[in-house]
This record gives sequence, C-alpha cells and structure tokens, in this order.
Amino acid sequence: MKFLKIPAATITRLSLYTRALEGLIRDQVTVVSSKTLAELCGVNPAQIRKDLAYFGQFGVRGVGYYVKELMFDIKKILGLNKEWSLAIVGVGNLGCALVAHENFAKQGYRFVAAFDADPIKIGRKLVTGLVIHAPDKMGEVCREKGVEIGVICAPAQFAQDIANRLVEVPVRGILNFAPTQIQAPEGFKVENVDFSVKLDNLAYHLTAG
Amino acid sequence: MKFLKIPAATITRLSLYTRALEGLIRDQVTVVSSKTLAELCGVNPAQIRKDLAYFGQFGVRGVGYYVKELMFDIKKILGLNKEWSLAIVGVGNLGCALVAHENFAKQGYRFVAAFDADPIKIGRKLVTGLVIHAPDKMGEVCREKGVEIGVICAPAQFAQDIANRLVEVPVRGILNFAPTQIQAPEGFKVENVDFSVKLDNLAYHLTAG
DNA sequence: CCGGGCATGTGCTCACAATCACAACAGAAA
DNA sequence: TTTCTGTTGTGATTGTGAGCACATGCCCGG
Repeated sequence: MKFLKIPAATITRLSLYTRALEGLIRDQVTVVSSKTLAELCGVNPAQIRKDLAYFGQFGVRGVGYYVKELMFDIKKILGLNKEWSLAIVGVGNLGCALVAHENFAKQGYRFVAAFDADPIKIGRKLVTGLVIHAPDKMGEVCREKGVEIGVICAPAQFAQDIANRLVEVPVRGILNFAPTQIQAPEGFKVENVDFSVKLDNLAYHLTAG
Repeated sequence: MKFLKIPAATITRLSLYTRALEGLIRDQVTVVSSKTLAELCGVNPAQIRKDLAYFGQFGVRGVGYYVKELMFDIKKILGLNKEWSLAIVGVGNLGCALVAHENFAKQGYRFVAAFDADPIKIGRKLVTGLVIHAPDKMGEVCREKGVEIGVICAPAQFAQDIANRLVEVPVRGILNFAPTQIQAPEGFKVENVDFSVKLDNLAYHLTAG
C-alpha cells in the first residue's frame, strides 16, 4: 500500500491523531471509534479511516481502534519510533526558546549541536549545556554528532546560505523558521514554519470577513 | 470580485509574494513579470496571475507588474495597511522570543499586552517594557489596550481555557502556538502554528522516502 | 452455533484548486 | 498608423482530495 501517493495533508493529520490519542491514553481509554476520534480532532470520521487505510488495517470492525496499538502504529508510520538528532542554526531569542522547548524532547527530537555567526556567542554554552559553534564548523560538528535535521532560526537574509551549508553536510531535512523561501536540491525536504504568514492570514480574514 | 470564494492557499501565497516584492524593492527593481516573481516564490506563473485576478487587475499586458504598486495593493488586500494590536498569553521562553521578534514589528504587528498565570511573573516587565498581567485581568486589559489578536503561547493543557477567555474579551482572532486543536465559535478565526507537526512531517519523509 | 448490531474499510461522486493554452491588449519601433 | 513583441487575464482541462454510503466482517448475546 505504500506505493500509493499519500497526500501531505494525511501525514499532517496523523500527527494530530497522535495528540488526541495521547490524551485518551492519559484518560485510560482503551478503545476509540473513528467517530469519537474525529470529534476530538475536528475532522470527518471517514477522513480518519481513509488516512489510516493508506497504511493498512488497524481497526476492528464493529469495535473501533485499540488506543495504544493505534498510537504505536501511527508513530511507527511517522518514523517516531526512534530519536532524531537536530542542530539549531541561529541561537537568538527564538532559537534558544526552541532548544529549551520541552515538547521536542518529549517526542524524541534532541538538539545535539548549535551554531551562530555572532563571535560573542561562539564557544558559550546554552542552558542545556550545548556549546555554540561557528558556522564554518557545521560540516565537521554535524557529522560527528550525527545530525539528521537542521533547524534554521536566523534572519531571512542568511537563511539560504545556511541551507546550502546544511545540504552539504549533509543533513537529511531542514526545518526553516526564517520567513523566506529556501531553494534546495530536488528531493531534499524543507519544511517551513511561518508565523508571519499565519498572522497575515488572520489580518486578511479580520479585514475582509 | 470579492464575492467569489477565495482559496485559503491564495491568501497564504499573497503573503509570500509580499516577501519577494520586498526583496525586489530593496534591489531597486521597478517592474516584474509573473514569470520572474513565480521563480522567486517557487510557484507557477499562472498561479500568481490567477491569485491576483480574484481581487482585480494589477498588471500591464506586455509589461508586467509595477513592483511598488503591487506591493501596496497586496498589502491592502491582506489588511496590512494598518497596525494590529496583539496580546501574548504565556510568556515562557517562546512567548518572550515572539514579543522580542523584530519581524512582527516590521509588518505592523504590535504587542500591547502580556499575560501569564505564574504568580512570580505577574507585575514584572518584559524587555520591551510590557507589564505581565494575571489571566483574570484579560478582559479588562485587552479592552483597554484595544487588543485585536490574541497569541497563545502556553502549554497545551491550558490552551483551550485561554482561548475561551480570549473569545469572551472579545478579541477578533487567535494565533495558537500550543500543540492542540482549539474549539472556537463558528466564524471565529483561529490559526495554528505547529512546529511539532512540521517536524513529524520531516520525520515521515526521511523515514519513508 | 447462529444471528443481530455496529464500526471499519472502500468504491464512487463531487467540489475545488492548480495548470494549461490562448485571446486580449499595451507599448515600442518602423 | 500599423505591425510585432511580450505579458497579462481568463476559459477550459486536468488532477487531487474530501465526503458519502454501503458492503464487509467482528463481537456478543441468546
């Protein structure tokens, strides 16, 4: 079934499902129907069944889904049954906040390297104990620490340059917080986290609607 | 033309266009074709023309778009020809980083109020001089300061509660950084900024692909 | 052992968004 | 003025994702 092309939206929803399931596990719920799960996630029940169908059969007809099992299966699909090693590039306010953010650690994402171009910061340690390196050490340090995902948290004008370095390391993917479109080689995965775009969306809807 | 239903993706792209245009203005470029702009944004030229067509005619056939004019028009469409007043709720690492973030200010988004439930923080000032208020002052302070958009930056378990308060203020929209789905009344606009979902997307693609 | 109830899994339909392709048209040059 | 170049604006087409509705099949009670 993995040969079918899977909608990007499906992957995003799977991620949402894990959150709802987490809550159910906390509440000792053992079985859940697509209808109930759908209400928790704010989506259509058929949507959930269809999303899961891309990857196999996980439910029991007439019963529903076993919460823990489903959680395990979705995490496996998403590749969350391992730890991922991240590097932060740009440790300004936002970068520091991300490294310290507890949600990442909880999900198995570990920051194992940090970089910044500011000479004053180089050599210093973050609150987590991570040493800040100069950008030209990126290849060396990342390979040594086994970095798989680079997180760009620098001003927009430097983002492309940083991305180029990360591609050369090579890391396997990039999470970009800079408000700019990054060019990367075919097949290289870049995800953008863009809050100014989200704010602009709000502004538009509050103005027009 | 505003009576047509406009795709959400179109609004998001308009936001992208403004960024590319900003760069062109900086580089003293006065005219741009949909083809060139498309390359800068990584989209299809026809897409740009169609997106703009929802709102009127902005180009000159055989020539292209006048950069400054187009920038002005798009900003007007998005509702960025005014300043927006924001309130931050939850001033942890991330919340502080957001308030201090220069991109917001540059686009006309101003933080005019801050809230946190932590008694130690209440009454203190942020680096920008903003006083941190207790959550039960939310209605009063937000109305006084004319807050239009609430930014939720607290742990997931408190997000819904905070959202309820914000709805009652009332603010007009919510930008939610908490990794959870928020229920809001019909017509009330909530935008989610969700980096763990984005990371999960990366993890999936790096695992499967 | 068998039948009823119920939730999954899935083929089909529909709606919408992205792309294509071309006609309309502005400006420059002869 | 007329022709030619080049780019917009837009009808037509394609592709894709979401929702519906039903057949499938598991569990439980009698």
